[in-house]
Amino acid sequence: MSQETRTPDYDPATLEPHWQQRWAEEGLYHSDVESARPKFYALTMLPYPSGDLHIGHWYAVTPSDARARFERMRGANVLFPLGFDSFGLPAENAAIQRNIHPREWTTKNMERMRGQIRSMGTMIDWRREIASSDPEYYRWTQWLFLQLLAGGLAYRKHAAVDWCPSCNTTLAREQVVGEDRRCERCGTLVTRKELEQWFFRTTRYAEELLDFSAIDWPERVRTLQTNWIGRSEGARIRFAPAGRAQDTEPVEVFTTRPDTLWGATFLVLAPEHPAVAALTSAERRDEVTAYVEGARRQSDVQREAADREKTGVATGGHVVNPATGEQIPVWIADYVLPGYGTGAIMAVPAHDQRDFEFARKYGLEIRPVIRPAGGEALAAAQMEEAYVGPGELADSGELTGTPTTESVRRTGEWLAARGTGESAVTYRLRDWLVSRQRYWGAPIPVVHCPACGIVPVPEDELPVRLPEDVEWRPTGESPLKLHPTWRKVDCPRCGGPGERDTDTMDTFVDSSWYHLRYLSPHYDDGPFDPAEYRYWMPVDTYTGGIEHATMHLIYTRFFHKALRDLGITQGDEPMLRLRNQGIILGEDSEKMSKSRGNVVAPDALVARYGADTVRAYLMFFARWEQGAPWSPDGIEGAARWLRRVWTLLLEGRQATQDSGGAPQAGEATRRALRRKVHQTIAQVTQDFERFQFNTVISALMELANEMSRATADGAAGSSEWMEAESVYLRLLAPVAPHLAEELWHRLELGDSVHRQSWPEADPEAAAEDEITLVVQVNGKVRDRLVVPADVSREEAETRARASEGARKFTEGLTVRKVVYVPGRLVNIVAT
RNA sequence: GCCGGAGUGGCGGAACGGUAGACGCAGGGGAUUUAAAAUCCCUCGCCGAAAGGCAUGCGGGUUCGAAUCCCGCCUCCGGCACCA
Repeated sequence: MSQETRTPDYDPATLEPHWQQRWAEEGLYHSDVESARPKFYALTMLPYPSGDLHIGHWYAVTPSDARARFERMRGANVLFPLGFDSFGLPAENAAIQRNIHPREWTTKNMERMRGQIRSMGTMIDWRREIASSDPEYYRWTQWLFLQLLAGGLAYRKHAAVDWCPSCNTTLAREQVVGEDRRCERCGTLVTRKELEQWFFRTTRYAEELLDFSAIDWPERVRTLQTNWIGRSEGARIRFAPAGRAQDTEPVEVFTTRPDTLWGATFLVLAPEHPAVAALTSAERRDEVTAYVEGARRQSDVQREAADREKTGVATGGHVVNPATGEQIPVWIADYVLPGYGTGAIMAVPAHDQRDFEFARKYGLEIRPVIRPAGGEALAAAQMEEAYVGPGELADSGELTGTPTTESVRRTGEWLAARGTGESAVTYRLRDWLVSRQRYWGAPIPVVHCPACGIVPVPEDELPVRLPEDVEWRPTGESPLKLHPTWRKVDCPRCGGPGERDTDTMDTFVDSSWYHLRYLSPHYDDGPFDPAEYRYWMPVDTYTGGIEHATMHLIYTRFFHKALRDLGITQGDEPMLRLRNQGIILGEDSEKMSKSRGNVVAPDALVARYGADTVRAYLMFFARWEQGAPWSPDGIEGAARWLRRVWTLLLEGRQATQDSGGAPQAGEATRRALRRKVHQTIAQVTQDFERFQFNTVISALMELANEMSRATADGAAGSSEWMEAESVYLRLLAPVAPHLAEELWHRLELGDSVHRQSWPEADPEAAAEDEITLVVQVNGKVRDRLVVPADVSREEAETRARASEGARKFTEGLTVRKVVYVPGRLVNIVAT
C-alpha cells in the first residue's frame, strides 16, 4: 500500500483551549466605543452563581453568542458582556448549611462558573464583567435607590405584606405564585405580616408599561405583562352616608359597570375598609367586630378561594344611591378585597354573579336594570343567575333605553355632570415591595433618626457596606439588626444618634440596571459613563428565559422609565428586541433536577464532543424559543457533521493542491456548487436575523452535503471550490468558532476568521437555471417537468397540458381555466 | 372561568397561500474491517402488487390550490383568577 497523506483527526480537546487562549491574548473580543462603526448591544440575562453550570445556561448563552458573532461579522461593533447576579438567598441558604460565609460561597461559585463559561468559546468581553455583590456595584444600586427616594418613587409604608416563613423575609407580590400562594423561590406557603416596608412606585408607570409600541417583544411576554398589570376601565362613584353617619366622608366605589347604578341595592366594604367603624351602628358593633377579626385571622388562601360560599354581615349603616336617591344598606364581606380598586363596591345583584349569590343568601333586593337584547324584561324572582349580557338600560331614570354599547360612557357623563363620580381606570399592578429581611443583599442606604426621620446616607459615604462579621442565620429579623454595632450611626443631618436601615434590597433591584453597569464597570463618578451610554444604549437584542416575564422584565422597564424621569437615562425603553429561549427538559421530559437525577452536565459533553459540537447541537436540536426534552443520541449527528466538515475541507485542500488549479469537474457541477453556496448565504443570514438557529444549522449541513458531492465530481481546485471553502468557514464561525478558526488557519486563508466580514449572497449566482415545473390538475400534482427557469408562460402551459400526467387526468374533461405560477406550477382546472 | 401559545412521520423538526415531511436522530439493508468503533452507500409517512389513494388534532368554509387564511370544536402547555 502506498503511503497516503493522512488527514489529521479533528481533536477539539486540544484546538479549543488553544484558540480560547489565543483570542484572549489578542483581545479579539474587546469592544470599545468606536464612533465610526455602528454599535450593537447584544445582552443575555446574567446568571445566578449557583455553583454548577447547567445545560440550560449553555442553551441561553451559546446561541445568543452565535447571534452576537453574526452581527459582529456583519460589520457592527458588538458588545456582548456577562456578569453575575451574585446577591440573593441561595448563597445565604447554602452558607447556613455549610457554615461558610455567603461571600466565600459566591466567590467560589463565580470562579468555577467563569471557567465553565470560558469553555463555551464565547465572544464575551470579560473586561466588563460585573458582580452585583461587589461593593463597587452595589454602591450604585444604593445610589439609584436614593435617586428614586429623592424623586418620590421610593417610599415607606406600613402594610400587610407577603411573608415567606421559610426564607424568613418579605416577598414582592410577583414572587408569590400559584393558586395556593407559594414562595416563588422555595415553594413554602406564604403568610401575611404587618410591617413597615420600602416600596417603589411601579403603579405610577402602569399605563406606560402597557405600551409596547416602541419595542419588538414576543406576543407571549406582552400578554403576560398586560394581564399582570390588569387595566380595568370604569368609574368611581361616591355614595353619601345617610342617617347618623351623614356627616362623614362619602364612600367611594370603583366599578366597571357604572351603567348598572340604578340596580345597586346595597354597598359592600372590605372588612379592612376605614369607613367600617363610622358606618357601623351600635347594635351591630359586636357582630361586625367579630367578622373583621375573623377575616384578619384567615389566610389569604382561604379568603381568596373563589369557590367558597360568600359570607358577610350588615353594618346597620346606610348610604344614598346617587341615581335613585334611595337609602341602601352597607354590608361588609371578605369577598371584597382591600387592595383592589377602592376596597368598596356597589352591589348590583341582578347583573353581577357574586353580588347575586350574596343577595340571595342574605335576602337582599335584586333589581334588574338591563333589558336583555331582543328579550323580555327580567323579573327578579325568576332569575337563577345574574344577567351580564347585552341589552338596554331599564328603570334607569333618564338613561332608560340606552343600549349597553354606550351605556357605560353615558353614565360616566351623567355622573360627572352631577359631581358624584367620574370615569376612572384601575390596575391590578401593585407597587413593588423591595425590602428584604436578609443579609446577602445591598443594604438600604438610609438612616432612621428620632429627630429628623428618614435621612438618606450622603452620596460620598456610599457604599453602605455589608459587615462581614455577622450572624447571617435568618431569624425573621434582618441579620443586620442583630449586629452589635453596625446599625448605630450618627444622623447625617443633625449628628444625633441614629440607626441604619437594617433591611437589604430585593435582588431584582440589582438586576434592573446591570445592563448599564456593563457599559463602564469601574466608573467612579456615576452608575455608568454617559459617553458609553450614549454610544451603546439601548440594548439591541435581549435574550433569556420567559420565566421573568412578570418580574425582571417588568422591573427593568419600570426602572428605566423611572431613571429617565429622574434625568439619569434617556429613551423610553431599555431593550428593543427580546427573544426567549425555551427550557431543556430531562430525557424523561421532566424538569431537570438533582433529585430526579436527570440533569445533563455540559462539562461531560464538552469533554466528549468539544464545545463546538455542543453549541451546534443546542442550536439545532429544537426550536430555540420552544426548547425540548434532552436527547442524548441527537448530539452524535452534530458531532458527525463537524467531523465531516473537517475532513471535507482538509481533503478538499489536498485535492486542490493535487489538481494544480485544473479542476476535473465540468462547468455544470461548478455552477451548481456556486448556486448552493449563495443560496446558503441568503438562508443562513435570514435565519440568524430571525433567531431561527435550527435552520441555520440545517442549511450549513446541506451545503456540506453539496460540497461533498462536488469534490467527488472533481470540483476541488476550481475558483468555485475556493469560494465555497471561504464562505463555509465564515458562515460556520458564529456556530463553531474554534473549528472554523482552526480550518481557516490550516487552509491559510488569512488572519482570524472572526475578523472576516460576513459573506454576501449574489442573487444572480443563487438563481436556478432549471426548475421543476409542477403540473396540477384541479389542484392535485399529476406530473413534474424540468424546464428552463426563464420559461415563458405560453411555453409552460403548452408543455404542462401536453404532459403525460395532465393528459391522463384531463381526458374527457373540458379545461375551464389554467393557473400559472411562474417558477412553480401550472394548475389545469377541468370539469 | 378569562387571556396567551402550541398540535405535521417512531422522535426533534422544515415548508413567501403553490411539489408536505428539508436537515438530523432512531430504524432497515449493504460496503469496508479478523472483529468492533469510526467512515461510506442505499432505504425509510400510511394503505396498495401496481395504477393510484389517504395523510399536517377534529368538523365546516374561502380559494384554481390550505399545514398556512376564516368560523366552530377537541387536547396539551403557560399565565391570571371573588379584580368589582
